Amino acid sequence: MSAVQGKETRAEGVYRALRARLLRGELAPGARLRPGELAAEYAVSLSVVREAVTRLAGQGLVDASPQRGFAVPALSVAELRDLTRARVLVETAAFGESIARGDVAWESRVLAAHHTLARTPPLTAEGHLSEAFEEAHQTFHLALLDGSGSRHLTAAALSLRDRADLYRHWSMRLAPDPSRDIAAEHRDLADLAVARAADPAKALLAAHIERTAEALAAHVCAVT
Amino acid sequence: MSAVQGKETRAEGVYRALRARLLRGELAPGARLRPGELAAEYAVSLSVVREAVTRLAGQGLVDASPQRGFAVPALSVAELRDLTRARVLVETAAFGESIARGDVAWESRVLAAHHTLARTPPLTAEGHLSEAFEEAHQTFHLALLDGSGSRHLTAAALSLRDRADLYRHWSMRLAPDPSRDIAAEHRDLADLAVARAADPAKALLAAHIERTAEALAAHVCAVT
DNA sequence: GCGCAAGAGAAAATCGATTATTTTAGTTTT
DNA sequence: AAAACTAAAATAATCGATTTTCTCTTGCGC
Repeated sequence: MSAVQGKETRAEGVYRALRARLLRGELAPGARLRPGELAAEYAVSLSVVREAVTRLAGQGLVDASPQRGFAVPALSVAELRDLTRARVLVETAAFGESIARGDVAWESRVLAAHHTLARTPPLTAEGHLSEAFEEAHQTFHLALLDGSGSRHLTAAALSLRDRADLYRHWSMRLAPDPSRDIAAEHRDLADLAVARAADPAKALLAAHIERTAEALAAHVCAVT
Repeated sequence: MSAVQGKETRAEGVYRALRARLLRGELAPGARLRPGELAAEYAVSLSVVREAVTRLAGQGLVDASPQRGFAVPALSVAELRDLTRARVLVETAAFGESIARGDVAWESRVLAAHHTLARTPPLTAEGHLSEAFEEAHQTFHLALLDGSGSRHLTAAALSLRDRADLYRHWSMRLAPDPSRDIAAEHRDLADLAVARAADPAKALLAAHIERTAEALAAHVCAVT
């Protein structure tokens, strides 16, 4: 898109920064987001923090309760299951639409995104999640969904995906499942998409989503 | 639910008031929402208005562009089609889940909501849309979807539905289609839901959504 | 006459301070 | 010792004013 907007508003900046931290799992679930602290941290006034946080709350990435402030959403197995169910339905629908209606440019985006993903190592030398991999992964999954030509459908899917990201990072941090060949799953997703094999593609995407959720749920249950 | 929160924050009040006006079609599409005006109108400060409007923007009910303020979203046939497609997919998915997993309480809610809807006249004596009918209609459609047990799925469907409401009011105001028996469609939806006839139910819901959209699209094309 | 630039005015964004509410800590009472 | 009340501190919500950015107008040069 055109980056015509040379300047970014401060509220916008804080919004994006906070959002990134949230999705990256840097903020502990349940932790309070004190406007005072954040204002000091980002060197802005309360108003801009409040605007940023309100926006995040509107998208469900932050919990807000009147007179009681804001907090990072607490994670729960029940919500994870709920969310997973919603994601499977909405993402497979979007994926199906993309397969049915996506054009050649969409196929190209899928292949390009997959290539980048496949060539990006998931872990850094120190064993942490790689920033680059995160982005490539995000981009790949977005590519799978955005061929439908419906902005609203894509947005709905992405919104759920963002919320799920609050979990996914903890999942990968806590329960890296060695028995899963995630790279193969991604490869197959790309292949089936380009082959326009709607039903197998949707089934695989559903399984892909559910597996990650199950891994985390199992882990949390074991810990708790 | 418990109305423990005796007091509502001002931002909350303005948010709800604005949202209601938006969904009721009181504000012309494309009209700017000037914080100054609104602040005067609701007798609150800019900050409060800004927070309310930002929240609406986060939900897609208001357009926001940096340094340029907020506006009621402009309607377009292209967006209507896009939105309709997304709604058909997400709402039928939610409806299907409700039919598959809804309990007896859900069936009861559907029947109760339908009864209320059927007994509420759509138009007032003066021929305007009845406030009560609007609410009953909203409640009925919500009832159809909320048996899935997935808060997120319901929320996704409702979010799209809200956005579509920006159109629906104009549709009914401009193009009341006398050839449609909407009451019958609602009755059949309720019947099929309770009968757990998933496929016919989903098909009917899809048609129900599409018909309204087509009526408006046709009308707009004719006018433009 | 047309296009462009400077400036006045309007509107958005931001700030710092004030007010209201909740939470916490301490104290008293049973 | 536990419960309940009270006062103090912390935090959320709101305000009014200031600063920044955009927009529209007016005047100037081509």
